[in-house]
Amino acid sequence: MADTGPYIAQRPKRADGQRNYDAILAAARRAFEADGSDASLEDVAGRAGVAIGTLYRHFPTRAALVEAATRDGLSELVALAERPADGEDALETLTEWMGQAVRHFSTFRGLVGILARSMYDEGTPSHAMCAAMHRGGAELLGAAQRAGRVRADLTTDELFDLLSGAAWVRENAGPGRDGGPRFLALVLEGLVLPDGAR
Amino acid sequence: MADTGPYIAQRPKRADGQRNYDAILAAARRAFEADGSDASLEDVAGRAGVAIGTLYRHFPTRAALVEAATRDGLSELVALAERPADGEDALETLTEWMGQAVRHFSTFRGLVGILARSMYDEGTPSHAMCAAMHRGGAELLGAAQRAGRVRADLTTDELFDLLSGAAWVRENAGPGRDGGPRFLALVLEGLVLPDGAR
DNA sequence: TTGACTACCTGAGGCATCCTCAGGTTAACT
DNA sequence: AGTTAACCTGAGGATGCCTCAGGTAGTCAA
Repeated sequence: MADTGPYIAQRPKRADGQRNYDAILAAARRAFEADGSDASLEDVAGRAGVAIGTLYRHFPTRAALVEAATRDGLSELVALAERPADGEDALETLTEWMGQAVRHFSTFRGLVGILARSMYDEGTPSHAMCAAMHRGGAELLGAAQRAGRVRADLTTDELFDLLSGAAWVRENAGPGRDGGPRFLALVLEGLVLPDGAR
Repeated sequence: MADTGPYIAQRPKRADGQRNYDAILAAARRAFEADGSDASLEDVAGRAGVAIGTLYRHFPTRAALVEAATRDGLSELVALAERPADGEDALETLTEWMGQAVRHFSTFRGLVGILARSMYDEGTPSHAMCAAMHRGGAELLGAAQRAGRVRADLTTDELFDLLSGAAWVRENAGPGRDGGPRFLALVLEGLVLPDGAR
């Protein structure tokens, strides 16, 4: 799937530009994975076989590069929230989605922080995606609440706080440990209501 | 209370040295509070009225400076865990301590990350303090578990994961929001057992 | 009080990274 | 083939990290 740029595919312009765009993005993904969101952009440019100015031409900001590097994964997460599942399996759908969210939020070190900031700061490259995730999460949470399987007083903002916390723990888990899933399981046991309540 | 240096008061040496040490520490606290743990050390030195080399003389590493800047607060937290409270109010003691821990962990932006890394990485300036906190937390958790008020399968490591997550959320809460306390409350409701179980 | 001794301080400087911009290059279209 | 402008390059100013050679001054003993 050729990624053509932010929001609207309006940059099928010069072939060399597209090629460099793709190369930079691939290099950035590798660098972020290895060194976190504060990886050296000059290093990224070097690995992409491109001068530093070219990188800044395509991605005027580090945040823009992060946004582009995570767009596919996060939009996948948004799509996953779109299949509405009221009724019987609303809780299962929600919990499965939460697991996916935590995984995506901790794609590389530093991402959760960027997303958390983008969530409430419009004018950030990732804000649109965050807003979409917020809507999707609200949908799933509402369904599970209507089904009587999740405590009714839980806000969507609070849900994302929990997801962010879990993702951060996963990012920063000590060597050998993997705090994410267990964290989420513990949290969930405090949110879920017994099945009989319905 | 004059802070005389790491671990053992073995540096009541020259008066100017002590004076600069204190000035740097005060400036660092202010800078960390304002800009997070990655504040400019050259700026800190400037605000302390000292050359950059002097800062590095007293604190060879940014981590050492962070350790010194947080030592008082964290040792207070450790002391708070030392008063053993078995029996009736074990749960209350634990929850109160957890609230204090979250507050101290989020003294400034970036601290939780440093502490989380120090927890399992000996050779870090903050490791000793982290180990002490780990022991204290284990004590309080054990008491609450023996009193039958907290689920028995919760590890001390997991407790600290939850505390770290809450602290991170508090650090990164959106403007106006204060996710920490609510986060902790939600988590606790998943950990606590009904009183009747005793 | 004076004379070491040495802990202490200074700040230039090498290195990394960020980000900009003036000028050269070339893909694409006529 | 000629024209246009999108694209690329890389030098360079700014900031921050950290080190080190050389100068300064607190302290103590005589």
